[in-house]
Amino acid sequence: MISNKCKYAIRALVHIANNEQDDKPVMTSDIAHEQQIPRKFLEIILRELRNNCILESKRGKDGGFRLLRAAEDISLTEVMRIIDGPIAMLPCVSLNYYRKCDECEEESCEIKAVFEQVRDRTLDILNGQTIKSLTLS
Amino acid sequence: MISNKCKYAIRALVHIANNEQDDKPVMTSDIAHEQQIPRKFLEIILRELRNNCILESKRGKDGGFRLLRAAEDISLTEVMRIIDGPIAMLPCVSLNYYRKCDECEEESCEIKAVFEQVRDRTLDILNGQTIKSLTLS
DNA sequence: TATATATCCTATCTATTTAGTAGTATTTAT
DNA sequence: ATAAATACTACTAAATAGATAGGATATATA
Repeated sequence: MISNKCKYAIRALVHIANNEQDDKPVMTSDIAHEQQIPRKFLEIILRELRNNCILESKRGKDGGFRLLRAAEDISLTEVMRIIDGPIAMLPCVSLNYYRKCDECEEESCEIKAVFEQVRDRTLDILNGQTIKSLTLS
Repeated sequence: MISNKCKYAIRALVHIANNEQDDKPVMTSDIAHEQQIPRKFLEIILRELRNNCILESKRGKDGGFRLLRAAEDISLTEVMRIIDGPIAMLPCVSLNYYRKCDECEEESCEIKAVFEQVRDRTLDILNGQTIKSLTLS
């Protein structure tokens, strides 16, 4: 399962993408209100996306958030990895967060090959999706 | 990510399948020792598998656990669902544990279709795997 | 330059889940 | 009887999820 936090992040990014025509940054409170996301929690999420080069922010009056890159250059997997970490179902088959499994020997692991397949088919789908492809227009 | 508990469950079942030739039930302590799984934790897991019609148990001396069904009739998905719950990445696309998402309207949900695809491709792979297909022989 | 308004940052909180452990009751083969 | 196995109940510690509170800092504009 992906976390609520990650769903919030995706919805917020899609909202920003849908409202970026008029060059002005989008405010946290607007997103929070329209997408029904707790404002203070959303602040944390948007800051995290900014720290990871998905968004840029402008402080002070008339401030807010803008996409740092084009919506078609922000993949769903990138957002999911920033917010939730690994996408793979086993640490030892994760491409971006590889960790050795605590107790199993990888050479003799019965399930590794299966979950490598699951990872590959999952990424086939998710890598093709971007914030752009998730917007209405 | 699947939980350690679920990995333990799969390894334990494969171990039992690999040791069922001599009609005797397999003891928790043997599995725990050979698979490096904490014994008391493994007890809980095996009981859960028994309660869900994957294993049968025999109490008392010379007791232990046996597969209730043939190893080729126990799918990986069935075990994963018993131990970890849903396999899908969104509650609203889960086949066996459907729940409406808290805040998003399903009709206008941007990501639902994508995660339905992920679910289908994942199940294509996992449904084909059984305890039998994971054993050595 | 004062002020309103936005993000930024640190700290804290509660509930749930994960990963166990401890101890006792019950069953069964010998 | 007794040894040896599962069954059951209760508890614990650490991590994660899902936030909330309050003040610091930056900025547009009157």
